[in-house]
Amino acid sequence: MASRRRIGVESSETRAQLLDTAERIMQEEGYPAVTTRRIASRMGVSNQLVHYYFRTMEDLFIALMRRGSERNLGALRQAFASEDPLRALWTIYGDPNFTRLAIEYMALTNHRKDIAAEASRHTKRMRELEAEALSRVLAEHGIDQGTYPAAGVAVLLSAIPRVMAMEAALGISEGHREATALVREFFRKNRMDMSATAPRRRKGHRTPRR
Amino acid sequence: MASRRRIGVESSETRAQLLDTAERIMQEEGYPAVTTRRIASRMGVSNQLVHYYFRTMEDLFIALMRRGSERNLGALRQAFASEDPLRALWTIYGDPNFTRLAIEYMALTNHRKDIAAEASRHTKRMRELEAEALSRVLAEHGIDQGTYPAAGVAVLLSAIPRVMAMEAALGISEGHREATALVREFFRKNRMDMSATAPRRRKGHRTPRR
DNA sequence: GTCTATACTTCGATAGAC
DNA sequence: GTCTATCGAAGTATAGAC
Repeated sequence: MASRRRIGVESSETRAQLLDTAERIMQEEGYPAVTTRRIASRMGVSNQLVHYYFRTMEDLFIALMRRGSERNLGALRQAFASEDPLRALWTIYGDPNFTRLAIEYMALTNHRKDIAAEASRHTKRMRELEAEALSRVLAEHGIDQGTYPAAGVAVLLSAIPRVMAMEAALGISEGHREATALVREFFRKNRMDMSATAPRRRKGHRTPRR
Repeated sequence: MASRRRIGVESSETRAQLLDTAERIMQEEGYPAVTTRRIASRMGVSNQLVHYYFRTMEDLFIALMRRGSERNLGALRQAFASEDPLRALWTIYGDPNFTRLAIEYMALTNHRKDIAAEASRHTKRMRELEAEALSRVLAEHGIDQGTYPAAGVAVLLSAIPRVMAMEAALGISEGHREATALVREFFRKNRMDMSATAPRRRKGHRTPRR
């Protein structure tokens, strides 16, 4: 277990490409399709090269998660720095690609303890960041955080678009417009703008018929 | 593709057991662990027997989903027949086992078209049932369904507990209590009881520390 | 750094005996 | 209905050459 000869450096460009490829496969075909052979064949290298950079597939998945986590946190920070944090949060969690990957990670997490630990850490950090930023927004609007605790609002604001994105991936959109309107109304009542969450007709994404 | 000799009848007891076993494996180890060999070994039969009842693994997964769908719909109907439909809905979607299986199906769905179609049908039926029942509840309380459309409320009431259950599986519970309180408050304001959603301390399930 | 060779495992699926 | 025998494909991983 402690053996093994050489291992590629983390700064390697090839290593980064292997992770890029793995992530794309994960997104397009699901995590079980992320195999040494498939990664390698997409990149046009030998499958054994994967093992030069990652001892085991588990190492690869962990590295992939860590990288993704950092990127997500970065996106979140950027979103919160924008002028409409509520909308930004909503948009991130409602992104189909984000959600698709999230589902894969959750499934992966369902039965791999070590990966679950990594996911747990990441989710906690996300929630902290969200709560902190929301707390600021709520304060700015003079909202009583005894009634509307930032952490609670953060849960709602991530849960709702996330599930809708999941369903949208199935071509389901029943009640989505109404749910979005309810949330918007909720914020409107409290004089918080969130207008842009309404129509939900963004380019590029499948618009389930109609 | 159209070939193959014999196939076991659907009413077979063995067939049902194969599905039971497959479902347990799916829940405990994830859908990629659902293989002919593993199912068979758990049941103490030969792996080839699986192929007697299911031509391909895909057939097995579809059969598994169909059976699960029917059961879910049954549970939903029963919940709505109870005296507190809102709470029942909340409880179903907040169930850790339900959610764990749901994640596996979503992941499965992420990259298998035929299975996605099945999942789509099922989700639509669930949403319809929910909207119908909620519409009744809202009407009973004299709630204006122009402001609170049943379909929209159904989305919220399934999304929130579902995501919290997902996070709970990771040992995350930050903001959950607060989010639940917000939802409860929302209904309280509209004179709809939902008191039992509060503490969220049910036996048997892992209570993430504290 | 990347490749070839290679060992070992597990999987889906079929054919055919009992 | 269930089993044994059997194939071929694909997976992880190691050793060692270039």
